[in-house]
Formats: sequence, C-alpha cells, structure tokens
Amino acid sequence: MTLTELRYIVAVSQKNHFGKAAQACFVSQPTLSIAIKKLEGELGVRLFERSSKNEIRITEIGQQVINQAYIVLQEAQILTEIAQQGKDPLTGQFKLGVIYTIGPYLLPSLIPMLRKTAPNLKLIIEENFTANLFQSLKQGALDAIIISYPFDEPGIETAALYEESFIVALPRNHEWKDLEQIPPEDLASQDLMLLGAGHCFRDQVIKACPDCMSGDSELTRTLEGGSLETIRHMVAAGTGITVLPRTSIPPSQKNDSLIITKPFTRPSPGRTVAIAWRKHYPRKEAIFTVRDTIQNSPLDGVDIIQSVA
Amino acid sequence: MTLTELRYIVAVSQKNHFGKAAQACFVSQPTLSIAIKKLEGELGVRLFERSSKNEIRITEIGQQVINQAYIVLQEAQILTEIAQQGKDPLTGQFKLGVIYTIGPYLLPSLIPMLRKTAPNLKLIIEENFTANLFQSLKQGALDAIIISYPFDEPGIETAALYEESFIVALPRNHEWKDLEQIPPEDLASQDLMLLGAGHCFRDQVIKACPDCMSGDSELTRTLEGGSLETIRHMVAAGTGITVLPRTSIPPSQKNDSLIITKPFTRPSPGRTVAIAWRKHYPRKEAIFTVRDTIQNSPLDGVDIIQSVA
DNA sequence: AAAATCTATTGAATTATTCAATAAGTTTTA
DNA sequence: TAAAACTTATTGAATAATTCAATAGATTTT
Repeated sequence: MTLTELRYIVAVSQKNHFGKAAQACFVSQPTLSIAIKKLEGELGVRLFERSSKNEIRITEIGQQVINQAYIVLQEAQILTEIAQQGKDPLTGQFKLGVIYTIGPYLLPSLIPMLRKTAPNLKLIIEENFTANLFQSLKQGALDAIIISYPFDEPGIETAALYEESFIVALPRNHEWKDLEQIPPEDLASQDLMLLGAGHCFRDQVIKACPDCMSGDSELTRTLEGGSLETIRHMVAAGTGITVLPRTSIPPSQKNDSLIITKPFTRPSPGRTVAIAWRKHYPRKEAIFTVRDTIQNSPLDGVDIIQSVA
Repeated sequence: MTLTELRYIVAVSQKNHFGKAAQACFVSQPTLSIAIKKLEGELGVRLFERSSKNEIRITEIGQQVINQAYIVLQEAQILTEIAQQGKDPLTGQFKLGVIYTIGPYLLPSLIPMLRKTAPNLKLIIEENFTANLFQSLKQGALDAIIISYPFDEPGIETAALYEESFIVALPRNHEWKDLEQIPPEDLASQDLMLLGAGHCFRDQVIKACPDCMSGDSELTRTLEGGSLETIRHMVAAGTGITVLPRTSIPPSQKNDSLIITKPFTRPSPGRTVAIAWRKHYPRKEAIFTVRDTIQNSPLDGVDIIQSVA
C-alpha cells in the first residue's frame, strides 16, 4: 500500500470515473487503473465495481476503505504541515546553558534582544557549572552552552564571543583606594574572596594571580555555594577584596558606592567567553543567531571577537 | 513521502541506530540512510542528528514528525484491517430484492437457512415489482433480485433457481371440485381474480390461459393493490376462482380447507424463478451462496434447476 | 452495424529502489 | 600516536517499479 494508491482511490470515489480521476491525479488512466488493481490485490478486496459504460460503483467494503484512506491521507498531510512549521531553524525550543558567572550579566540584555531577532525561538535557560553544562550538551539535553575558554572537547565546536578583563573590587576605604591599577601579584597579600570549586572563574583568577591563595586559611576566602553577588556584598561590608569579571560590574555603580573597582596592570588578566555546540547539531542557524545577538548586545567594556563565519 | 520512509524513521527512533533500524526493516543500511535523507530533503527539516560514534539524536521537530508518523502508520494499519474484515464475500450487507409473489413463500425458509450457511451476511430484503427491483439493481441499491423469467436485460446476469407450476384454486363447493385437472382454456368461462398490473404473475397467467380476461368487466376480476393472500381469502369466500403459483400453497392446507387446488392439464403452465445480478458485481460468491441456499430450501413441489456453475 | 465511451492490457522507456563494497568521519583501544 | 572498531554516507551496478502511448476488449448508444 502506498499513499499514492490511496490518493488514487479517493480520486476515483470523488470522480466516479477512472479517466477523470487519473486526470485529477496528473497520471494516465492505465497508471491509475493498474495502481488500483494492485491495491485491490494487496488488500484482497474489490473496491470498485467497474461497468464498461456508465459510472463506477463503490463496493460496501470499498467505501469503508476509502473513508479510512481519507484519514490516512489527512494525517500524512498533518505530518508535512508539522515539518513545514518546523522548517524555520529559529522556531521551537532552544535550550541554552550558561555558566553561573556569565548568566546574570549576559541574559538580561540577551533575552530581550533575542525576542526581537528570533521572536519564535522559545529560549530555555539553564545555569550551571561548565562541567555539568558540557555533560548536558553532549547528551543532547542542551542545544548550546555559553562558557569560558579554555574549552576543547571532541565532537564539540565553539565560537568566541567576547573578551572581558578581570577587575579588582575593593571596599571604599581600602588601602588601595587611590591606586590607578593593581598588579596581579599584589593580591597574594590580601584577604581575597573567591567562588567555590567548580566555578571556572575561580580557577582563572587563581591562575592569573600567582600565590593569591597561599596565605591564610582558605576557609575564610572561598565561598562554597556562593555567587558573585554574595561576594560583592561582602566586599561592600569590608570583609575583604575580590576579583570580578568586567561584565558583572554595572556602569552606574562603578565607583560611587561602597565598592571601588580597579583595573589590573596591563596586560590585564581576563577571559574569553564562547558559545559551544555539538559538531553535528542540525540547527546551526539558531546558534549563529544567538552568537550574533550576543555580539550586538550592549555589554559594557568588553572586546567583541568578530566571528570568522 | 512514502509509508516506507515513515516506517524507517520510526525504526530509527526506536533503535537509535541506523544500522539496527535497517536490520529491523529488513533492508540494508544504505537503503535506509538514503530513504531518510530523501524524506528529510522533502520535508525540509533534519529529523536526526547523526554523530559518527555514539547514538543518534532525534531533533525536536524530528520527534514531532515521528509522533505523527506513528499516527499515519497506525491509520494505514487500520485500513488493512478494515479490508481484512471485508475480505470474506459472505460478510457485510447483502441487499436482496424479491417480487411480491415469491417473497412471502420463499423468504420464510430462505432466511433461516442463510443464517446457517452465511451467518455474517446481513440480509436486507426489499419486496417490490419486477420493474422497480430492476431499477434498484441497475443503480446499485440492490445486490441481487429474485424474479421470474422472462428477464433479459443488458449488463445483468441471471441464474434459474426453480420451476413451479401454476395451480387453480377453487372454492370447496365449486363445480370443478371433482375434476382431476383443469385445461387452461376453460378459465375463460370463470370469474377469475388476478393481481393488479405490475405483477408479472398476472401477465403470466393471462398468457397461459387464453381469453381468460375477455369475459365480464375487468374491475371485478383485478385486485389492484391486492396480494395473493387477499385473493386466496376471496376464493375461500366463494367470490371466484384464481390461479396461484405452486409455492404459495401450504402443504397442510392443500385440499382440506375452504379452498380446493387443482393442477392444470399437462403440460402445466408455470414460471421459472431466477436470481439476477449486475454482470460486474464483485461479490459473486455471495450471490451463488444465496442461489445454492434457495435450491436447498424445502420448497414443496418445485423443480430445482441445477446450476451449470 | 457503427460510433462512442469506458476500463484493461501490452510493451517499451524511464525512474526508483536496492544492495555490496567502500569511503569518510569519530571514538576507543593498544 | 597509530591502529582498531564502529557508524553513517557515497558509489555504482543490478533489479524492480512506475509510467505512458497505443491498443484491445467490452458495453451502450446511435
């Protein structure tokens, strides 16, 4: 049985005439006759009673079969319509993972912009550590993830989005409050508060500032389960200093609050933020749209990395 | 799109593996791969995300398409099941037309017998004149009709069922009550009561008994709208005599009631009862079953005409 | 009897389908 | 790092299916 054969019998039932039905199906009359004969043979029932002159008559069982043929064809039509609707890669769900130290600062500007550039894309966000996001990406639970370099995994492709420098955040009355720039090595002498293990940002800061974690007890310096916002409040309270990524510092709050921010001495340590996806992911256009939208976002003080396309 | 292609994508979604899916579909892996590629091209969407190692991933739109493919295939399966059920020609409705002068005498024995020989045949009976039955047969409203010869119409085939002689019915005190046989010509001198125009039996009796209608006013002899049973009661009441077909005379009531029946002189006039159907009617087995069942019916005093088959 | 009107059949050309062999791309193993 | 293992894609030849023009066969109408 083929869908074409079903179309033929429906046409005959509508036209009551093999020749006219063939015409309606854009095939010759023998083609249609043979196809119907084949279907009748396969089903084991006569669907039509042919009389040479006069019209075709539909048998009782033929009518039942034709009624069901309508249903089959209609469901097949619905299938093509479903596919048609899904043709646009910017339609449907898009599950995006973002690491904790980027999400809160990138998403507020990204999401409204994506609603404009891809209004039919139903964005679903997950914030997590790089390792967990990567697992979800590999398993197909996420379509793309936004992470920080270095990130190189087999079967995964990435595109750099932007570079942001690291910034030192001090209480307003800190001894360094009048310095222009901070040398990374100097952090070793301070009460530096960092995020817990799992945050790649923690590792990047440690790598950028040699010996910063070799001083007092680590317990007072690492905030397991905390966020950058928690640390920012602790800096404001004078508990210590910290290092923040550039995008986490709101422009308005730059130097006129309880917190003072200072750049590192050049070349400033920083990180490259990138988007990653499975090599064979079939909706690359959606990825590229997200990438382009991020690169057009009003992120303060970052260096956009032009994609090579 | 073909049903085969839908079966392939369903198989891949179940096996998560092109090779295993191909095996389950009893085709080679390239066959399945190419078919799916063709379907994806036609629909304009990627249904699967292939990665060389590891498993297949179903895209979001692919899952929707596969869900719909299940529905299409299921409806197609229902279609074959419908056909399967209708395969038996002795299943379903069978619309049988019978003329007025046969129905009341044939059907009481035919219907119970057909319930045994063809228990799934839903018999639908229509009693009418030959002309009306023929029209319905030609138009397809009836599957077969039981009539009396002569009956020869283009596109219609017939099979003789049995021959029955005509019998004279007299009031018990009629002057002929002691005769053995009645010559047909003698009826011209009697008050002969006949059915109205349209009944072929009327015409057959008139043809068999020359001049029988040339006597008194026809109004008193023709019962428009009457039945053989009406006439029988009028014979019993002494209103006149009549001619009846042999099958209309119940064995028990043969000569011990208000009515006496007498055969004609040999060769007795009579009629041949036949079944007729459209030449291209596709369920000939049903017709033949009805024919054979009638010929095995306990009809009293008729000559069964063996079918040549 | 001829014309008209259907569906069925035939036979040749075209088009699809199928499979074995193999390529190409990944991941795992040694 | 290279080889082995595994998976899907591609190729090319053989087979099968489909298609159509022409025509046959059957029936009804003229």
